Amino acid sequence: MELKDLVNLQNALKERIVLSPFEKDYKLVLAVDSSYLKGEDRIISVAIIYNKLDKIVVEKQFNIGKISFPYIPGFLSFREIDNTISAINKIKTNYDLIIVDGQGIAHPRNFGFASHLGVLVNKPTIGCAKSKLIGEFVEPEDYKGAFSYLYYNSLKVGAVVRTKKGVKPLFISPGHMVDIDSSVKIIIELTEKYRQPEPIRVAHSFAEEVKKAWKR
DNA sequence: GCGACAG
DNA sequence: ATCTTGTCGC
Repeated sequence: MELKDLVNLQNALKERIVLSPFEKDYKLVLAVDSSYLKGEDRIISVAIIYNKLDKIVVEKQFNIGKISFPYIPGFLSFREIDNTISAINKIKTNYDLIIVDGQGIAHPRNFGFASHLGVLVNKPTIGCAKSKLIGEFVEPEDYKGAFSYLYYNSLKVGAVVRTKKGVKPLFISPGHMVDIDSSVKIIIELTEKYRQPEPIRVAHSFAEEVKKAWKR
């Protein structure tokens, strides 16, 4: 499989993306994240369920698989999506939406990891990235909740959101079945006292925990 | 050719 | 993403 074939696949699958406001009053949020071990060809993916009302984690699952694709900007989903779905399939709790560590439509072909995952599992997904992949924006003001929109090819593809004063902003973009403003609102609602929204923060630390346990 | 480049 | 100790700040 060459990159041009993967580009065709992304262009074909993106036709299935639906971008609409997320109005539902949600409660259970699923978040995914992956970690790797230096010398090994393994990938550890985790899926956790966060109860937004009680602000607690109600389920954690993980899956360890083999890396089948290198990291290439614009093709991250092909590296992490299979193992990530394996982790999600172990989740027994039902949930309303998924938050992904990566971009949604803020992607060269408007089909980042969050969009790819959303289309495959047919669930609302929001991309929550720590840095930019593509696009232009003006730096948001320095207070929690401040944000500016991200543009690419004269198209609004996401938002740059300051989730905490004094820290670098997050790059938020809709993956599937949500829109930009709904995504920003949800990410801010789920952010407590750290830069990352709680679901992603918990998923990341759990992925680190599983990795350390695997080492021994 | 040069710079940019999710995790 | 990974490795890695101390250290500065709230």
